[in-house]
Amino acid sequence: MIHIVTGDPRPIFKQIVDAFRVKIVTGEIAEGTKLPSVRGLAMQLTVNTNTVAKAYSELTSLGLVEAQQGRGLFVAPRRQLFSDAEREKRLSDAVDTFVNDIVGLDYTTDHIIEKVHKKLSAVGQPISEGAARNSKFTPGNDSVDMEE
Amino acid sequence: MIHIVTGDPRPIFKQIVDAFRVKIVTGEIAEGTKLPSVRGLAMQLTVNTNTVAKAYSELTSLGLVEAQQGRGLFVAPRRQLFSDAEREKRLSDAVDTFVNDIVGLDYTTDHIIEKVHKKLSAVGQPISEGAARNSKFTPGNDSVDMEE
DNA sequence: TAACTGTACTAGTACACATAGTACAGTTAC
DNA sequence: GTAACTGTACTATGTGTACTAGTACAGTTA
Repeated sequence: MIHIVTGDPRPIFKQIVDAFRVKIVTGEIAEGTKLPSVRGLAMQLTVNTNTVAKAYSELTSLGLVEAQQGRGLFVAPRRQLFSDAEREKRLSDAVDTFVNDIVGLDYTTDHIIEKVHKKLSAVGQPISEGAARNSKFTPGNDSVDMEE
Repeated sequence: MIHIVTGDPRPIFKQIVDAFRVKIVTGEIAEGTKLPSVRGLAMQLTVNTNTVAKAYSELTSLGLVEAQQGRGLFVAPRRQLFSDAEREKRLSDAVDTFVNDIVGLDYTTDHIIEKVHKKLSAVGQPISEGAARNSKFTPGNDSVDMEE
């Protein structure tokens, strides 16, 4: 389920971080699930052990997963990760970057908005306040082994 | 008008490229306008001459500006820069990156869409097909000298 | 002719990324 | 107890990118 793309401008460890981050925050990987071991995932992705370890280290410092000494990494209980100011800044920065990337492509605002809307729906983003938090996924058969 | 931010993750030359790119495609800098010289801009931004030269080189290869030997760089006439497939891919990639960045921030889709909409309006993005191409700006007093 | 323009080199420094190998403390299953 | 597993923490090496610094050249302008 985790894939490394060589053409991707992001470094490998970042691709791993992003892949798990999206799966965790969307609920595709449930709280308490055990992540693949650093050595196992490294072998599967044919990357270095340290590269996976670095990704796991970042996921830990993000508060998305927690290590249990000698047992492995487990998806942490969901909690507020950022302050309101931090969340607002991150959203604002992301919007700036996005608009900066697409300006000059000669698309209409309507077309752009529609694309964003469609993508947000695809990842199970709640439409409005009070919507269900855990949008249900059908994760399919992961090639990465996970245990509850 | 061009500002370099040390905290910005983008390299300096990329910040320069992006700044001019946005100004050019939004029409804030008109076709035929002369850009500041590499040495002049380098001195003003207190960066190396080669850094500005690299940015100008990229703007040239993007087709946004054209060099006139011995005279300087001038904003090129507006034309279609990418194929439809290329444009579609760039939009799609940008949307993916954007959603990837904001997923998990616990904002509603409505709130996100509104932010994007507001930002698109701010840069003069046309709302729907057939809208005026040259949205008028009031550039204010640039600290960077430009000539027609 | 002097001062400007973009462009093209070489050389060196700094940093991020990835790989490779080793080591250690804790857990699990036999 | 032991072997095999877990995350973590080192050192060392190679590679690519970013940036700085300096020099040089052809063309334009006043």
